Amino acid sequence: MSRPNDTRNHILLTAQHLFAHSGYAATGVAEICQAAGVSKGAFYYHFPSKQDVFLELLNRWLAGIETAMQTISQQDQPIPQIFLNLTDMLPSVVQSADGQLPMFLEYWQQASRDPLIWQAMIDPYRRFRQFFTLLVQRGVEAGDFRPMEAEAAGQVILSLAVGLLLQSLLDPQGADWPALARQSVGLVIRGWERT
Amino acid sequence: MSRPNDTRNHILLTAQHLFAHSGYAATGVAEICQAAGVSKGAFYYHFPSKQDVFLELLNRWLAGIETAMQTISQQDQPIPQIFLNLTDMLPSVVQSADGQLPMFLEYWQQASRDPLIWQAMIDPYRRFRQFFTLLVQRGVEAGDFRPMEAEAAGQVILSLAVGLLLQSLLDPQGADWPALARQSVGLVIRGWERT
DNA sequence: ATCAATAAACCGACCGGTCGGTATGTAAAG
DNA sequence: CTTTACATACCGACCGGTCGGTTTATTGAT
Repeated sequence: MSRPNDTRNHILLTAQHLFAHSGYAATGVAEICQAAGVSKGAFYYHFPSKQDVFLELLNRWLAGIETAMQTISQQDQPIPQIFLNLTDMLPSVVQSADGQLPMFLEYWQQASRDPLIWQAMIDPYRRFRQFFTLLVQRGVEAGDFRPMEAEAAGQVILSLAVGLLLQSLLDPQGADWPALARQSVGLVIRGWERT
Repeated sequence: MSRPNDTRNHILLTAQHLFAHSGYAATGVAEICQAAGVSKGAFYYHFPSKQDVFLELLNRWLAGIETAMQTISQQDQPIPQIFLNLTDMLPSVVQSADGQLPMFLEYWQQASRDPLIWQAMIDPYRRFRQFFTLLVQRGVEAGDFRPMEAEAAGQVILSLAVGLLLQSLLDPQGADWPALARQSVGLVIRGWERT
């Protein structure tokens, strides 16, 4: 039972909450420390900088998504069903804890400006795109989908996911987003199925 | 020729550039003033606060998109073609000037946190959704699309647009985004067309 | 078992600098 | 003389990060 590691994780989780609530720039290190019940010294003992905390949060998040997607895609089910299953886990994967969905936007924004964050995000992102493309290909080969440009189709699915996530962030109460996601993906998939 | 109005617009444009480049939080008022060749006094003469500048930028942007979409949708063409035309103008509409695409993310992020910004964004956003839904309905009634849940379909189109925008922001060089958008929308639309 | 020695973990005052915003002054226009 | 359209100087709050010092845990010799 290592207390230092507990402190580290506690800082990480607290920072995640505050970043999600107020944004990266608007959240001060002092604020994180106070909320975590830890001194500034402890913070800088465990992390070289505020950005470093953010980076670790991002890496953990991306790794979590990747493993979840891998797990689901290895189910022995028809491809269209796998797409629906992936859609169902979309909300839960993006928010590892409650209310963590805003971090999605925070990650994206930082990535589009900070080269370090960008570098951490771009490779997993490209793997996601590749992942969806491969799923579509498998679907075409299995005869579930009609022949089509798999790369564009994978792009469509990814865009759909990203777009839904972003909208649910803007207007969480405006719709039943998990249900809407399922319906949307279903509508696209049905248009692709062999008739 | 009103010089004060020129100054106002100049401040607005300069702020837009800087916000797009470095983000809202990271761009200081002093920085805007210096880049615009104007004193802080001039800035606060024309605007009550930094946030107010942002808000006006947002309103202009939304109004621009709305009129552009209205114009295109009134073309006398089959609905599927109108969707493709809308897709083609997507890149140009989102960036009123060069390099202004990052403002999209900036607007979204602020809207998801600041109630004032949110209020300015949510109504136009809902109109956009309604707009796409109506287009789909027109398409179904005209016999271009097979019967379908128009609301979900409209949601799909909007999600696709938002998702593509966000991705093009993350990896501008990673793909030919206008072409990819056209291909993606085409792929979805084709799946909905009457066969 | 005890205790000195060392390292790890942590504290909080403090630093230079930057922030959004304000107060005051002023030159030109009407 | 008043109003408009600015410019300049300045304010207190806050920022990320540092630093000298203190507490706690671990180790090794006795």
